[in-house]
Amino acid sequence: MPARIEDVAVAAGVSMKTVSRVFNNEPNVREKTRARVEAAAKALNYRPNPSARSLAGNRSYLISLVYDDPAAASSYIMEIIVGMLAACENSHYSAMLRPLEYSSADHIRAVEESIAQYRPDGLILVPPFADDVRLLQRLDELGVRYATISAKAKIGHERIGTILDERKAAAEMIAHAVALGHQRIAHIAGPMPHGGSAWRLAGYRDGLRRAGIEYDEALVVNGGFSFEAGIAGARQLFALKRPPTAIFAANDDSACGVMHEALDRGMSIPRDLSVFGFDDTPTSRHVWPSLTTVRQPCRDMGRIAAEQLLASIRDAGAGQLVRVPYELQVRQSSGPAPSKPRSISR
Amino acid sequence: MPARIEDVAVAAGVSMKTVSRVFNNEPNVREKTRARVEAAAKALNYRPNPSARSLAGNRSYLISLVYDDPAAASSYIMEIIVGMLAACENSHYSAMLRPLEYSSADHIRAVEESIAQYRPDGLILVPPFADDVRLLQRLDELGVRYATISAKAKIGHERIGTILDERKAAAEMIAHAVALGHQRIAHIAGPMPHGGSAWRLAGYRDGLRRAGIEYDEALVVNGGFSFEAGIAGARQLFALKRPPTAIFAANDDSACGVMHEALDRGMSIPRDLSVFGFDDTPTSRHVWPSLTTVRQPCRDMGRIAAEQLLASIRDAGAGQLVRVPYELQVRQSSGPAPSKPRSISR
DNA sequence: GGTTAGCATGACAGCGCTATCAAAATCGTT
DNA sequence: AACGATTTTGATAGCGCTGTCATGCTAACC
Repeated sequence: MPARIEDVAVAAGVSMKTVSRVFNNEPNVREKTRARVEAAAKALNYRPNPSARSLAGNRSYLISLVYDDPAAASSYIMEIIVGMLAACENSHYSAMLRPLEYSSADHIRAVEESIAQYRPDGLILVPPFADDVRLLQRLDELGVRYATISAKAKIGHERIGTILDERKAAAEMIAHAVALGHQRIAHIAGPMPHGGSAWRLAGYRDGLRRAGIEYDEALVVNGGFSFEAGIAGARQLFALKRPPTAIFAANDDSACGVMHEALDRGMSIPRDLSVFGFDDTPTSRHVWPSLTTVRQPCRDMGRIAAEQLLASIRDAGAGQLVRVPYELQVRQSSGPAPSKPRSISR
Repeated sequence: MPARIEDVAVAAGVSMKTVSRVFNNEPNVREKTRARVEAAAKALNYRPNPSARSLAGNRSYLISLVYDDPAAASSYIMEIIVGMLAACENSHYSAMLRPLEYSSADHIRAVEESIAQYRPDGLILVPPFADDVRLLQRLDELGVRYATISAKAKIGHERIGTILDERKAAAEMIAHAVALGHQRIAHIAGPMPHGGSAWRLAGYRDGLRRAGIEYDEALVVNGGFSFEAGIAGARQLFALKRPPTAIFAANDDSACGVMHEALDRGMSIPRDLSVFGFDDTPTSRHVWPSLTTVRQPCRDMGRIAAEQLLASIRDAGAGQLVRVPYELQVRQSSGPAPSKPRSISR
């Protein structure tokens, strides 16, 4: 049977409350007393019982990560989780994963349900949940603290979480393509409930505008964030009378789809086609040719979002929106535009 | 303030204990009473408080997944997590992730520490933790329940968890290569603390033996489970006087490294070289050419391991070792052996 | 020395639930 | 109808901690 707070109190010759103070880093404990308590706790190998702590303190010491279920196994989420776990580790908090179906009609109810059941002290929301204004309003009503990652939507108050200038990053990517001589640059857009998709599309248009290239509707296809969406988008673009020499896909998975389709058709990358992604997943380095993409520091984003959330739980008013840096990763999939247009076989 | 068990008891005109019985599916509650309690609970939107439940019941309703930290973001782990979450969902249990450093000298202590702190009702161990006999012994001593996934090591009692015949799968993969005409088949082995590495190597040798091909030490290189290990292994093999026409890598990540290196050298896959992996990660489908590999049903493995663990928590004596099926996924990276040996450029 | 403020500590109730055991209700049997 | 066996229900005491509030102690000031 593990030691209880009372055992430590007796061993240290103080009251339970004093032990509690020491373990919660409360002020007004004499240094000598603190040392005595810590020694006693160590000798007894004491660890506070989380359930008792939660029950008495009326907090769960738990934060939930809410994300879309179909993305449950994506490396984006995985990295965020790793960062979040790191932040929790340092604060004696636990992380709980809540993959929920965003596409379900009552996803707001599902979030509420999850809160009612597990009573987390706060939530971390990633797109598309982070962009759902109705959900955020409901959370505000319920007085539930939350941090968002890469949320686009405006809300009535200061946000907490992380943000990355995806629009600027996308524009920079296009500038890179233009610098390589590309003029016909296509975009495979992401799903629109994700704020990121709109940003990346906007950045794509910014990039074209700055380069003086006219926006051509035919070069923008609706895709999605999946490998299959990339394949479908590529097929659509390759079927054009004047196909693009470069394709900027909304994320790495769909960019991989584009590459796969191009290579299957016997095209050479980047000789015949340059491909650009977004996210910098591990896969983007593992594919051949390795993918030119925008690095998002997902692990840091998870960690920072959790840190800010925990700060705001500790002290309402604390916690901010932290801007994280992106980084262009130029790899093998981008190269000079082909000098003469090339007809695509089959 | 959420409703408490007493509120429900009053509303239903029964005692708290009866409400408790209903919510814990205990027997000996009249059907009519049960219905009345359920109606009252629903009307009050009652959800039992997990902390109170844990404290009073002396269980945490928590299971931990223990895995190696550097693998924290691998799709293997991610899929296992998804399966584990699904099993927990159905049992009112929570899942906790414990990425720990296996390479650290006191990793056993780290596991103990984690148990002392969070008091999970059980653990799920994946390799290399699942293969660490000293760790398992310690857990047995402590009376901690655990399930293992793909563990090789023998222990003194019946195991609980999942197992997959990796040896047979590897042998089958080699048989596939041989059927394609390959005679010089290399293997890039995984890290040896992972039982799986030894199995896959053994299966490789089985496969050769059955095909009447002599085992050639030069064709087996020590690698690891990483992309980089695959690249290093490929370089080593390509430097041989008589390089292999097929490479079986210990997992998909290293197989991707092999392909990357081969393609970088201008080789054509599968014309010049066939490549085989193991795991069937999403990446294996996304690379080009897509990778021939062995599918492990990771999601099911996570789910089943959790289910068996929960069964054994509920009822010591329950819970078994479940054999899960593998499946050869023949894709684009494997093809007929080149008719004449081809010298490797560069 | 006496007074006061502020720091340090402790006594105790209670968080919301389950376990224990006793009591009541019901059933089957004679 | 009476009895015992069995099922169903309830009263109550904690589980191990923190919050509240009271009290003891120290130091600083006049």
